[in-house]
Amino acid sequence: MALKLFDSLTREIRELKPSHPDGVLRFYNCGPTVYAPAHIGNFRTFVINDVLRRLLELEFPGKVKHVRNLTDVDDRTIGQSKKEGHPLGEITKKWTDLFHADCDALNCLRPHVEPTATGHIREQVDMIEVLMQKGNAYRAADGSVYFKINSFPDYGALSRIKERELKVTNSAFDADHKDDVGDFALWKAYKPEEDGDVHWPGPQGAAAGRPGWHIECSAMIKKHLGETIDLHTGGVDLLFPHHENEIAQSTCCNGTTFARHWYHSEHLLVDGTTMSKSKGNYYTLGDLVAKGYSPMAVRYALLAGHPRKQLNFTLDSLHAAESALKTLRSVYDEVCAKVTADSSEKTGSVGQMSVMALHDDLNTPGALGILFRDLKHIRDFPTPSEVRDFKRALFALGFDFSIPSSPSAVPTDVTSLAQKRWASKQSKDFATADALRKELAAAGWSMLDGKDGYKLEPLKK
RNA sequence: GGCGCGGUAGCCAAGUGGUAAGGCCGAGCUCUGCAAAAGCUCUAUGCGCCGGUUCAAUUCCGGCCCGCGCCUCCA
Repeated sequence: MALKLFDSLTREIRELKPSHPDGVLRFYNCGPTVYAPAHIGNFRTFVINDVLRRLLELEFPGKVKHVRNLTDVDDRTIGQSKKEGHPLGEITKKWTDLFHADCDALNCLRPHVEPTATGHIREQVDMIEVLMQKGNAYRAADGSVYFKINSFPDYGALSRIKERELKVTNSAFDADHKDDVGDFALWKAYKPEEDGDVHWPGPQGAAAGRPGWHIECSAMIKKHLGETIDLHTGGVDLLFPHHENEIAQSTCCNGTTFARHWYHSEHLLVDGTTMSKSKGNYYTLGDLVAKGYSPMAVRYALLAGHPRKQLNFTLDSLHAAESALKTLRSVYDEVCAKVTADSSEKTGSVGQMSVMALHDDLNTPGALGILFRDLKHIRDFPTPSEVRDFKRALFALGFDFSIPSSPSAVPTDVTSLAQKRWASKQSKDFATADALRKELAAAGWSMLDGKDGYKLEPLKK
C-alpha cells in the first residue's frame, strides 16, 4: 500500500516516493537547537518523524537517507554560552549529549547523518556567495548579508504570506540594515559585545561573523542529500519563516526544486495552552521520568493524537499511556512465548491493518485503535503471520518490548521488608504481613503477590 | 487586524453520506488470606448550536457560538 502523507505546500495528501534514479528517498528533518534541554513539545515532532522514518524503512528497505541537523550556533546558543561563561562548543556538546540520551530513551532511530551548523560554515558561505553573485542577496552597511525576498517571485508560497497581513505593531523585526522588512539575514556581521569569540571569515565582500539561522539547513541539505530532496519536515512553527526562507535560498542558489514534499506536525499543548516556563507547564523527559513515568509511555502519549492536530498533553494522558502500554506489552510477551514468527503465511492481519492506518497520512491514533481492537484475537489465536505483522506494527510505532521495562532500582530496605513480608505470609502470619504491606506502601512501594513469588512496583506519584 | 485548526461519552481520541474504533477511568463478576495482577462483561438513540441539501448527515453546504495556534525566538 502506498505511503500517503499530507503535503503542506500543496495542502493535499500525496503519495510519498523517491524521485532519484537510485531509488533512495531523501529525508530531512529540522533538528533541535542545542542550548537547553529539549522539551516534550520538541519530542512530539521528533517522535512523529521517527514513526515516519520507520515507515519509510519498511516501505523502501535500505533505500532511505535520513538527515537531521543540530543548530549549534545562533542567538540562543551564544547567549547561553555567555550566560554560563563556557565556550560555545562546550555548551552545545552538553545539550547535544542530553538530546541523544533522550532520543534513545524514547526509542527514536538515529538519523543517518546528523550535521552541525558549525561544521558547515564553508558550505554556507559558498551558498551565500552564489546568492550575492546572482543578485538575490546584498551586503548591508554593517557587513551583514541579507536575502532579498523581492528577488524570488515565489516567496510566500508555502506559508501563503502574501495572503497575510503582518501585524503593524510588530516590534520584533530588526530593520536596521534591511532594504525590506521581509528580508532576512544570511550572514550576521560580528558584534564583539554580543558574540564573544564566535566568528568566522565571511563571504566575499562581507564582514566576519556567523551564519544566519536559515542558511544552515539549505547548505547541509545540499551537501548531504543534494539539490532536490523528497521530504522535508519539522514543526508547524518552522513553516514560516524558516522553511519559507530555506525554499527561497535553495531555489535561487541551485535553480531547481528544493523539496518535493513538505510535512509539518502540530504543536503539543500542555493543560490546554502552549508550554512556557512562566506558566510552569514546561516538561522535559527528565521531569516526567522523575515523576515515575517511563519514556515509552511518553512516546505513547505523544502518538496518541493525530500528528496534524494540536495535542493537549496532561499527566492523565501519561497515566493512560502507561496503562495501555502495559496491556500491549503483556500481550506481546504472551504471544512471543507461544509463537515463533515466520513469513510463510499470508498477510492481512491486525498488525498489517494498523500499519496501513499509518500509511494513510500517519494516523497514529487510528493505528493504535486498530491494534487494540483486535488485541484479544492476536493473543488467543496467534498465527505466525499475525505475530509477525503485530511486531511490524510495534516496530513502526517504535514500541520495543524486547527491552525489559526499565525496572526502578529497589532500595535495599524495601527489599528486606518485602522478604520479611513474604516469609510472614508463607507462615500464615497475616497480621504481620499486612503491617509490612503498609510499611512498604509508606515507602512508596506496592508488593504484588504471585503464586511462587512476588514483584515490587513503585507507587505512582 | 490577517492566516489556520478544532469542538465526538467522566477524561483522551479515531472515523464514516446509511445510523458511532480504541485507550484511560469507573461499575459488576471470576479469581484471591489481604492488596494487587489477570480474565470476562457493561458504559454516547449521541457526535458545539441553528438552518439547508438528501430517501438518509455526526459525516456535505451556509450561518452562529466557544476554544486553540500562528503572524519573522520557537518542534
